[in-house]
Amino acid sequence: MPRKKKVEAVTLSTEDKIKTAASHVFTKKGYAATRTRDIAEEAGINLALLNYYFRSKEKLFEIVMMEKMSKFFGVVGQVLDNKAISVEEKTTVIVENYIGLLSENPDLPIFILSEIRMNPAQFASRFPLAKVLESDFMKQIKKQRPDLHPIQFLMNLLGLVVFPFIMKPVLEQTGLLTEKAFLAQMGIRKEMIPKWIKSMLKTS
Amino acid sequence: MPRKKKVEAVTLSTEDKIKTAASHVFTKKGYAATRTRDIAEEAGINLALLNYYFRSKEKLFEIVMMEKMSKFFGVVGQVLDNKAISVEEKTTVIVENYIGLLSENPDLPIFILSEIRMNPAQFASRFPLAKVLESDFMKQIKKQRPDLHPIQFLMNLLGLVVFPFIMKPVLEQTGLLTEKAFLAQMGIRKEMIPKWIKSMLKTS
DNA sequence: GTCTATAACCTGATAGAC
DNA sequence: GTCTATCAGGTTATAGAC
Repeated sequence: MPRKKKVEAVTLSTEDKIKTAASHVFTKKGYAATRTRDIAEEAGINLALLNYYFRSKEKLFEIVMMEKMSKFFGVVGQVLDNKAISVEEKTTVIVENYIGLLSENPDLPIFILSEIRMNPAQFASRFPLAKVLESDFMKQIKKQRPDLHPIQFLMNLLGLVVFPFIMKPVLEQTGLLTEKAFLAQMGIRKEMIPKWIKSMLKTS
Repeated sequence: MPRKKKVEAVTLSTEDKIKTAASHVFTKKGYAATRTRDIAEEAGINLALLNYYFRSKEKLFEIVMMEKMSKFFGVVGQVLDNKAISVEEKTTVIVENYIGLLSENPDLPIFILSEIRMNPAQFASRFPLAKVLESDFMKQIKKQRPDLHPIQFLMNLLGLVVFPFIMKPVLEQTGLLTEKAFLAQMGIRKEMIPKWIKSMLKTS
């Protein structure tokens, strides 16, 4: 089987240059505030080429969006239903995977979050939340804490992991934390959150 | 002193009609995606009147934004530096005030967070985060847990309180929780979060 | 495939009548 | 104060040369 493309750091195909630029600009400004001219400029190509490759701003956005969503949700899929491991172990893996992913893609949450309000219906249909709620992970939690709706703990977990990345721009702009310091704190959270979740599961 | 205006629920002044409509539309769509025509239509007035009263889209947005920010940050100001009460008591008040406020203004977090990325610098200058970090509340936490950066607990608190409201549209769209059920869960969180925070402060 | 030029459309803001 | 009509500028998308 011959490789279709060589991965070359230096010479990116025009299509990929556009996609990369689109990812940057859409993430930074959101769909509405982004002008196709911005993307073309950042990609170092002409505006017409964008439409040549992707037909329209909307189609290009769709593609970028899909990739971001896959990244965001792909990182936990296998873990949730692994019946061999305990709640604690699942939590540890989920937290590590998420903080790892978000540390390398810090603007992922803000991007996804912003697009929720643009089109909550469309977003909901792609967000496999029902699957999460039916997962072994949630069943284990429900067994451990039948007195509380399991969604409470899902909110806790996601809030503890994701919210810091939403605050990140504020923390850095106010000069309270440099990017490096922020990432260091996230490293600490990797260890602390599973412990915190465990203690919350025991709190009544 | 005579009252400048009577508060009449039925007959809202044109200016207030526009401001109310602007608040709705800006909150739902964000600044960039909002068209002044949308606001005018929702206010039931003409597009020209919007400029007559507020000069421009941007000035109108500024006003709406300021009011939202005051709401969002005003609710905790007095509590943070009240040296007479314990961490636990402060936490309880903050959680109650915030969940109360957000239950009545559920889209406040998404609105504010979405505008952070539009203009992080401007936002940071209005966000009194440094004051929060220097508050008695944070000092108490630092005393209790000198091994961890106090911002970790600020992230925890805000994440636990605010994040559910960010997830709200998804939860409702996927049919997992009705608006009523969501608010009921938030009522439960009012009681649980202070307990959870307390247990987290003890976890090492 | 890539460019320049331009069409077609949309949006914020204003002029001027009432 | 409120309206209709319109302007001025900017944005997406395409036509057509190379």
